[in-house]
Amino acid sequence: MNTKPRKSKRMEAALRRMFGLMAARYGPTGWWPGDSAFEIAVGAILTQNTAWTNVEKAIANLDRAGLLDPAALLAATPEELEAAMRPSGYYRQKAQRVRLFCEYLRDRHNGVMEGMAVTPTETLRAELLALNGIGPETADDILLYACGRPVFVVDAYTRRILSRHGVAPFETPYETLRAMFEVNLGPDTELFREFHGLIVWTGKDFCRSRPQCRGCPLAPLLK
DNA sequence: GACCAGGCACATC
DNA sequence: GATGTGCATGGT
Repeated sequence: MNTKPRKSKRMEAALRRMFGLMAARYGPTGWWPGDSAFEIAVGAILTQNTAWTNVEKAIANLDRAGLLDPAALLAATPEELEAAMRPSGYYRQKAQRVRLFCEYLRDRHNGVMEGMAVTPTETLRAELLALNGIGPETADDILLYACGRPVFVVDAYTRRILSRHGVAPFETPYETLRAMFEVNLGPDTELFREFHGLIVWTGKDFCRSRPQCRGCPLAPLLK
């Protein structure tokens, strides 16, 4: 990865200032919600290109059906999975993707999320990325929030916020942005979790595709 | 009723 | 390598 950014005092200061401004507005977000590592991993797949409110409905359906467990989920029929996941959209794809993830857990990590603990982060990341339906953002959601690894999650809100405030162009490659945060701020799992949570919250309030910059906690960055 | 949402894989050029 | 398209529900 020769595009890996160097550590820079200037960039570190810019990122920490962003964090401070958002934290002062929102306080601790406690992101990601979920009662178990498995629930977080499932949520990471269900939220692909989908509003979180729709994901919540699907997760509630899975919970009611007793399917927030890898073995139980593998025992369910595709129709049961699709019915439960329907509110989150793309439900046929997502039912298949969640099932593939469970098969991977079963075959590679003893069928439980805790089984991943003995595998190095870079190995885990490569394994997740090799699964059909798990791309960089989903893999990093799982690594950071379900596995506690110090990996920074880059999403659409991250790109919008960075580009609108002149920190990095929107089209900067995923790995370059991820390394930019990790090199300058990390490794620090708790900071990465909270930083991404704050980006999501700020993004939802002020940085959707139609910008509503009035009142944005990051407005001072533009001065 | 149009537009949008925290992606990803695949086809085509 | 860049660009386009399908996937699908629910909120604004």
